[in-house]
Amino acid sequence: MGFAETFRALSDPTRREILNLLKKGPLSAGEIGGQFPSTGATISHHLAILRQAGLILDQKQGKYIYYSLNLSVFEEVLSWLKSFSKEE
Amino acid sequence: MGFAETFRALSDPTRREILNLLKKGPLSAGEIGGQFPSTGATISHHLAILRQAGLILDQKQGKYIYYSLNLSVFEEVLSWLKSFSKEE
DNA sequence: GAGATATTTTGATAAATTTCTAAATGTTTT
DNA sequence: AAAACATTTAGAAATTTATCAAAATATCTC
Repeated sequence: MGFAETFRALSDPTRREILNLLKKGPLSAGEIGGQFPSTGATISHHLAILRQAGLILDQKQGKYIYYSLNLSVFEEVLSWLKSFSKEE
Repeated sequence: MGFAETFRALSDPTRREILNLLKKGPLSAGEIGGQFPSTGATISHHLAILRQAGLILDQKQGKYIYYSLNLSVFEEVLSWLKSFSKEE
């Protein structure tokens, strides 16, 4: 639960695309998986990595699990990066 | 030369610490290596990854190679992240 | 409760990463 | 030009990662 985990999660293109999809709002694992050629198991694995990195949240609703962005962690990464570019 | 390479570079704690050291100004490979327990070869490898990711620049000066931050790439990553947190 | 659906977990394999030691390259100094 | 210094490159071992197929778990529907 540090920057290592978060940056590693962000380093995969499929995972970044998942985050992009979630910009529009929460989606179930199946809805996310439907957008990619990979198997459901693979997408589930990517979701687990994003969740462990703190980038997404999950909420079970009956048969489905809905995933959404966890903006607070994005803010933390943003702060870290800002300390480089300009002052602050 | 994409976000994948850059985020993967940022995922290593030693590499993030190298970037922190370079905040204060350019340093030679040896000066950087002196701050870590790893061998010079290992640090050289980390520097190569940071360079390939676009996060640092290198300038040869005689016997030494000086490394410095490449702020423009930090800005690009910052922009990508900003598209998540707030407006725009 | 049986069957269908949604998702994760397990087990396996191939590819990538980290780190080291040793060797190579290039530059300075004597 | 030889020796010393700074750094990288090559080769190898241990670890981690991405992916799939198959099995497991949980929930819904009939």
